[in-house]
Amino acid sequence: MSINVLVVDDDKIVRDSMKIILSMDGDINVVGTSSNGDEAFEFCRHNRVDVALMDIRMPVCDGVLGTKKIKETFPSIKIIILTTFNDDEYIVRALKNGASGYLLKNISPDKIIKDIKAVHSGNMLIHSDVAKKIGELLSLEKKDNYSAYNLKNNEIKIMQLISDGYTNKEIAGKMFLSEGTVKNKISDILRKLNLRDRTQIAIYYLKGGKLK
Amino acid sequence: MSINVLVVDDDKIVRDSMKIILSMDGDINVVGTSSNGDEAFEFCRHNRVDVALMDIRMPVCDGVLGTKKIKETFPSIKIIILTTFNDDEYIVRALKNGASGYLLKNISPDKIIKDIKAVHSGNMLIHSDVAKKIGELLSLEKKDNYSAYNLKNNEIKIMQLISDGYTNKEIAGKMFLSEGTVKNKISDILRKLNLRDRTQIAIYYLKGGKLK
DNA sequence: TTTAAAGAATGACTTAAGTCATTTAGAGTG
DNA sequence: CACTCTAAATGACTTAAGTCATTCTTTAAA
Repeated sequence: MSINVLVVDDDKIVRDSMKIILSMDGDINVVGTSSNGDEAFEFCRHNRVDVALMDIRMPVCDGVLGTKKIKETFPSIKIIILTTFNDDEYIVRALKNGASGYLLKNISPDKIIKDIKAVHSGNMLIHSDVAKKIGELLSLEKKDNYSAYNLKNNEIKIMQLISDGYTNKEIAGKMFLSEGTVKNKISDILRKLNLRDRTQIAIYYLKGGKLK
Repeated sequence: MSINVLVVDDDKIVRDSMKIILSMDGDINVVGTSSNGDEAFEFCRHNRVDVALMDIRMPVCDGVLGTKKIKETFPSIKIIILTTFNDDEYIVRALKNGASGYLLKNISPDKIIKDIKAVHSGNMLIHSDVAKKIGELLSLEKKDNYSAYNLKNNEIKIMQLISDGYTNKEIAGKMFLSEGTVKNKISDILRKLNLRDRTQIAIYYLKGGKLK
């Protein structure tokens, strides 16, 4: 029971070399190659594919969209996104669409083979560089970010409470301060972060301390 | 160059059986066992550990906290969270703390061994069931949720703009409405969602339409 | 035609938010 | 002791937010 692999990349050299590399392993059977997401989807409709190795930047139909199409119709096909880029946007979108792996191209042949097998056995596999990004995307390192704006613990506490939806009076009650002091502190926060009002503070905070 | 593995679980039976299972593989060397996160941290300070298999629910110091402690002092040690539970809260917290893998306990011995090797080689590995959760956490079908409250497209659009930090006047300009109308519509939204003010709307929206 | 129903607008009103100058009190430093 | 820094508070003020009753359409239904 070998693993049927489809290679999807707009670059013919990559397609061919990938095919050669993967064919070195007895368990892997490269059943075809496609040059964009649409072709890959068509191929899947007419052939049995277990794992698709998918480039992300391709003309006509990119890897994200290709993943979506294939996954919608053939949820059992595992998709590994394979790219030279390390782009936040792509990671999230591809994972949302059901990609099972996210590997960088500069990886050794035997590692790719191992990874294909891991994904085929049902796991989700993410390259360590990419994994770091995901950690960040799951909102991380808030404190470092805040300290860059010289925010005090007190002020961060107020940001949290604003982001929980409390009024100034409620915040004052919880922190044993007067309402006026809370207002003043909010003014300080707004100045430091260059924001306009409490709603923007909540947005800023909930998005993990990243502006814009 | 075998992989030095530490098994962390409060249940002695799990510890022992895991040790036996892992020792069947020539590349894996179980160097020790601990019964909670603190013990594991202490063990890491005195022994060379490559990979720690960590249960999540343990007395004294649970797996999430254990991961944090170990990762802070020994970032090169890979940690695999191993649990019978499939809990959103834990997943995110453990990943934030730097866990490299998240596996469910009902997994075959040879698969655990494979996974340990995959993690040791630098990848992040997530069990497919857990991966689904992450996908949900990253995306979240907002629209279904909103329709439950009879929100109109217009009102959802206003929610979006509030959550981008705009004032009523700016929203009015973007939607070609008067400021008064925007105010009225916000009152409608607040009534439907049982919220108090625009900040709570933004919080509600940014958290994916989940109240509480 | 009458009658609703829904979208947008207006004006008057109340209140929470945010700004700012100023004051007070404690803690540390020279 | 005088000096400085900081945290907290106050009061007066401006403005954005939110509520509500009412009006004016337009569209659709009876």
